[in-house]
Amino acid sequence: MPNTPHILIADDDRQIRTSLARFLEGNGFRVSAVADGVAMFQAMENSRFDLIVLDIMMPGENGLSLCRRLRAAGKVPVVLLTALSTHTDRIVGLELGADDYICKPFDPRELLARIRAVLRRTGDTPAPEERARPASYEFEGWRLDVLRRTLRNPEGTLVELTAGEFDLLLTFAGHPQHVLTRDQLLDMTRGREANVFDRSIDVQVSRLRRKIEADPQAPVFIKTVRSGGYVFCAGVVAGSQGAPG
Amino acid sequence: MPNTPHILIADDDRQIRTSLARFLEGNGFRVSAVADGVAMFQAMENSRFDLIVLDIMMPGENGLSLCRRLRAAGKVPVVLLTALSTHTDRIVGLELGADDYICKPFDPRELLARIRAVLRRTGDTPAPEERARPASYEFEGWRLDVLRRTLRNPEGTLVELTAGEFDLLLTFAGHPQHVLTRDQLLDMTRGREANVFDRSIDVQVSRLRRKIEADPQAPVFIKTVRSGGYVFCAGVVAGSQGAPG
DNA sequence: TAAGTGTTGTAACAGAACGTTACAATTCGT
DNA sequence: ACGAATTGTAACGTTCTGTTACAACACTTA
Repeated sequence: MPNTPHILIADDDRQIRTSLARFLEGNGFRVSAVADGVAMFQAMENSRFDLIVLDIMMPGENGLSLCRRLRAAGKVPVVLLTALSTHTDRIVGLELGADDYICKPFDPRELLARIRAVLRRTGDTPAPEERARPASYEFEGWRLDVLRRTLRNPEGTLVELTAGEFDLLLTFAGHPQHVLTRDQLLDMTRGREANVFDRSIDVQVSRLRRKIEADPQAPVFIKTVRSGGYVFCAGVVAGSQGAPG
Repeated sequence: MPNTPHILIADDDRQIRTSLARFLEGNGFRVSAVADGVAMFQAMENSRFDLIVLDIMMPGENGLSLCRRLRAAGKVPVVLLTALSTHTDRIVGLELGADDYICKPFDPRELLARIRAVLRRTGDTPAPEERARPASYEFEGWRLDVLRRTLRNPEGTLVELTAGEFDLLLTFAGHPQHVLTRDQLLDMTRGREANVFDRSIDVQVSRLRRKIEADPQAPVFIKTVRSGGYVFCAGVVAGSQGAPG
């Protein structure tokens, strides 16, 4: 993957660092992570990064000052991660040369969207998946319209899905024939970690099956992989254009 | 940049001076800053300014008196910056020849908007960015005219929107397929922060849906993302020219 | 095969998030 | 300063989602 954007995460919170790294990797980025400003500049000497996710609140040198130094050093796009949410703080951040900011606690997917937007804006490196992400999926006559967030069955009638169900199905459709663990699914649909005895995905799968499986007791599309997770078993064709007609 | 408007900031507060200067520069203006009236008139001898942002409360000569002298000296537009907010002060300021007026603490973007408005009004120099922003958006046959602040449905008939509804729709149209949090929406449409249990965006969304969704109960354009915010689900084309016809 | 162990399916519940209405507060134009 | 229009707040009903509990199922081992 020579053309994969390389992202550097600078955050002192280990939890955020690792989970964010995994999330971004899962979305096609190359990711490195550091815990402080010193390590950040070290890392930057060894590799070229396409974007930096910088926590504004870190021990040692202040994030804002780091941001200023970054901007002074070059033109690497920066997305600020901050707990501050007042107006002035935001504007100060953007003034210092950050290309975007997001406040904690944040939805990883939103950060992902902003990273993509910044990369698109700065333009030299295409964000992965973004263009590649199809506008629709089709499987066994079923049609999933990403833009409209709708699902039609082979007869062409709309099947009502809740937002969560839609996200889940979308994730399955995007990874056909792949066993997805509950962790992954939770991560990809909700952007959060699973607790020890988290059964929410199971329940969501059950609810989804009820709507798309002819016989939910004998599922054809979403198969269970015992002690593994679930697989979407269908030939999926991805359309890059919106649903015609 | 020969055609870039040149703005002079006169404020004794260094913090405001620098951060405002950077903000305006970031928005395409050429900016100079001075700390008192004497320096202001000095600067004006050396350069021609298209607009002056003048703090009314400065050590030395009073801002109002400066404003009077400015007006006497020529026709440079002035935007007053002040902590005073009573009606009479406002009248006095405007009577003295200020073209607009904003109270501290202020949202920089609001000042930006006022500066643009004044420059547009005085007319000789086009404000930057203003032109670059799309003058219209079109989605699914609907047409949003930014300049006229009007909305036409696919049949071409005008749909009456309040200012707030229009701003909201404009924000959505400018960020299609992006989940926008209530915070962001409030920020972008009103320039303010959300309180803990702020439902105003929900209500505004509801009102907007009533006007643009065929079935508000099953919205097609503005979809809800539970515990996330809202997404505008439509292919949007931005037009750089005003709506023809 | 039967018991035992761990895993999954799903019903039921509870809490949270959302939509909408009515009304209060604010703003705006005159 | 007044009235009209717009916007915010509060309240209530509805929908969605996570949790829990338990039954059903699948694998293992005897």
